[in-house]
Amino acid sequence: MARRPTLATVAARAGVAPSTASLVFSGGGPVAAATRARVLAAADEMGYTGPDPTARSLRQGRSGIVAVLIGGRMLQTFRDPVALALMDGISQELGPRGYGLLVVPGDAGTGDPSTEQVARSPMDAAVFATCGRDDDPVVDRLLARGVPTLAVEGPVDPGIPLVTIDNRGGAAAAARHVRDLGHRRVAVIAMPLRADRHTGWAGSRLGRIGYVTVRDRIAGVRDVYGPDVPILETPGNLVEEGARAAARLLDAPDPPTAILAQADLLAAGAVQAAQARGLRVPGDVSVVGFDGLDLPWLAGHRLTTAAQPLEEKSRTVGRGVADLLNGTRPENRTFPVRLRPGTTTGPPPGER
Amino acid sequence: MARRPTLATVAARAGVAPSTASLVFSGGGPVAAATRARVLAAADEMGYTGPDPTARSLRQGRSGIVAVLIGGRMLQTFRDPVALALMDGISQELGPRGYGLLVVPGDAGTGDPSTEQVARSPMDAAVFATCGRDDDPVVDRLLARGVPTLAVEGPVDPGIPLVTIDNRGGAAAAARHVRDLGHRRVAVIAMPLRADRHTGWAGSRLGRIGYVTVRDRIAGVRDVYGPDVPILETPGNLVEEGARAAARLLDAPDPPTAILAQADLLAAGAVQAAQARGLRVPGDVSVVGFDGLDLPWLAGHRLTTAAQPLEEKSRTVGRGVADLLNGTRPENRTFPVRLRPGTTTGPPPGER
DNA sequence: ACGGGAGGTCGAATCGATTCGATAGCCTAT
DNA sequence: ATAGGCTATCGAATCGATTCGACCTCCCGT
Repeated sequence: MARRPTLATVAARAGVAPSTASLVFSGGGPVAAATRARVLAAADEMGYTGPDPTARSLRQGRSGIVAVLIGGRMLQTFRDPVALALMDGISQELGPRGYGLLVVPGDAGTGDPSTEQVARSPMDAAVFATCGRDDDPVVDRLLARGVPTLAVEGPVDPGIPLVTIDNRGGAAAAARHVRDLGHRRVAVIAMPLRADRHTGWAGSRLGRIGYVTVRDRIAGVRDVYGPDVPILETPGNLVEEGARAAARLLDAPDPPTAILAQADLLAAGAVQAAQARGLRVPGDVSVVGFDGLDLPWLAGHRLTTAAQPLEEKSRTVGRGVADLLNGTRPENRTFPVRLRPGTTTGPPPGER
Repeated sequence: MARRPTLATVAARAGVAPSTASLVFSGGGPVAAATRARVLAAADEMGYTGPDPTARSLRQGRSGIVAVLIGGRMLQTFRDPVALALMDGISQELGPRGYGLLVVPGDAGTGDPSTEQVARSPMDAAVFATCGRDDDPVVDRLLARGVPTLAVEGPVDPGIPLVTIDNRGGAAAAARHVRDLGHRRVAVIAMPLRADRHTGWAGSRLGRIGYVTVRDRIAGVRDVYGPDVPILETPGNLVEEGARAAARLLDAPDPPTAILAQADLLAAGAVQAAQARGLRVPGDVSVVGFDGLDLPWLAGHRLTTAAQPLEEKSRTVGRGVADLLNGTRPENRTFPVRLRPGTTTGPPPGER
C-alpha cells in the first residue's frame, strides 16, 4: 500500500511548490484562487487531510498542548470537584485558544506523574495541580526544559508563578466560627499530609507535611485551637474516607462536639457518619468543611464551609497559562477564603 | 541569551557525532562507558535535559499521546462517574506503557471537540467517549488521517472497533423488574436525546435520537412497556437534573408509581426529589437507575439499578487502545448489563 | 599469523512541514 | 517608457532528533 500522502506529494500532484501548498493549508500568504483550488483538489484525490501535527509542531516550536500534572490516581483526583473545576477553568480559557489538555498519568505506585513521562511529552506549558506538594521532582526537569509552568497552591518555587488561596486564614475562620459557638472538644479530619499514604492520628507526622495546602489549613486551625487539637489523617479526599474518619472520632470515648474537616467531601462524609449513628447535625455534632462546594446531594443540609472562589481561581489559572503562552509571566495571586455558614454548625450539645 | 542546547550542540561539545549522542540518550545501541560519561557531562554543563519530544515524535512517527474525545463541557462530563471510570481505566492501562491522555476541549457552544482542534493535535490513537453520539463529524477526519480509533458505545462505524454494553437488554431488565412488581404507571427520565440540548417530554424527538446509548435504553423500556410510556428528557446527566425531572413527574396529576431513570445520577436525583416531597421510596414511588454506580452518599439507600461492568469495560477499552497502538485491531466487545436489586424498588402503593 | 566477529563510532538521509528572502510578472503613476 | 509596488510563486534552509549502513579496531580462535 502507498504511503500516506504528504504536503510534498500533494504539491507535486498539483504542480506547485511545497511552500505554496503550505500556504494553502495554513492560510498564511496570498494564493491565487485557481491555485488554491488545484491544491485542494489534489489533496482531496490523494486523501490528504492536512499537515501533520508533529511536523508542524517541530517547525513552529509549539505543540498546542498544555500539560496538567495532577497527583494521585486519576479516578480519585477526578472525583475531587476542586480538581474538576480547575480542569474546567483551564479548558474554558485555553480551549478557545486552540490548546488541548494533556493529562499525564501517574506511576502505578504513588500515582504522581513520573519524571520520565513528563520529560517525553510535548507541551507548551504546564500546570501543577498536585495538591500543593512541596518538593516535586518534576519541577526541576520542567524548568530546565524551559517549559513555562504555573503552580496552583504549590509547589512554592520562586521560579514559578503561583495561584493560591488563603488556606490558613480560611481554616482559622472556620475554627473561630466553631469556637465562638462554644465548642471546646473539636477534632480535625485532614487530607493526606504526605505522598506516602497513611491513615490515623497525624501526631509526629505533623512535623513534615509535604503538601502546602494541608500544612496551611492545619496551621489555621492551630492558630485558634492551639497545637494540641487532635488531627486524624485520611488516605484520600473522598466522602467515604471522611465518613470512616468521622466514625472513628464519634465512636471514641469523649467524642468531639465539632469536626473541622479540611475538605468538603470529607465533611460530607462526616455528616453522613454522624447521621448513620443517629446523631443530629448540628444538634449533637457540628461539622465544618473547606472549599465551598455545592453538594446538592447532602440531603437537607447546606454545609458550613470555608469557601474559596473556585471558579474565579480556576479561570485565573487558565488565564495565567494563557499569559505564559504569550510569553508574559502572570502575577502571583492569592484568593481569599471566607466562611460560609450553613446548617451543619450550631452550639455544642450542652449549651442549648 | 544563548539558544537552548540541542543534541547536536551537546555532541559537538562532547566531541562525538550526533548519532552517538542520540544513542546515549535513547539507550539504543552500544556505547562505551567513557563516551557515555563524556556526553552526559557535556549535557549537564549545557543544561540539556534530553531530546526534544516533538522532534523525536516526528522522526519516530509516534507521539505517546492518546486523545480522549468526550462530548459536552468538561466540568459536566467529569462529574459523570461513568466517564471518570473510563478515563481511569484507560490511564491505568496506557500510563504504564508511557502514553499520556490528551483531553480535547469542546467548542464553546456544543461542547463537543471541534474538528479543527482534533485535526491539529498529535495523537497515536483516539478514543471516542461521546456518549455514543451517532454521527460525529470528527470521525471521518480521524479515519482519513489514519488515526487508530476506538469507540465506546458509539459512534457505530464499521471502520471502528467498538466496546459497548447491552443497553437495550439492561433497560429492559430494569423495566421488567418494575413491571413484575406490579407497576403499571411508570415514567422514564432520560439523558439528552440529541446534541441540541432540550428539556421536556421527548415526544416527537424520539424518532431521531442522536445517541446510541439513549436510543437503545429507551428501546429496552419500550420492549416491556410498549411505545406509549412517557419519557422526560433532561438537559444533562446530573443529580440536579434528575431531581428536577422527577419533581415534574411527581407533581403532575396521576404521578407514576415507578420512575425508570436511564442513569444512576438521574435516579439519585429522583430519589431525593421524592423524599423532599415527603414521599417514601419505595413505599410511594419506586426508582430504578442505570449504570450500577456506587453512590455512598445516597443516604440509607442502595439504588436498584441495571449494572454495567464499569471497571471491566473501562480496562477493556484501555487494552483495546493498547492493541491499536500495537497495530492489531481489537475485537468488538459487548458487556452484559444485569439488574442489581437495591432498596429503591418495591410493589406499587396500592398493592401492599 | 590471519580470518571472523563483535563492539563502538560516524555520516548522511530522513521525518513532514514552515518560513523567509528572492524572483517573475503585471499594473499603475509619473 | 520606466520606476515602483503588488501579487503570486518558488527554492532552500531549518526545526531537532533517529536510524541505518558503513567502517574501523581490537580481540579471539585456530
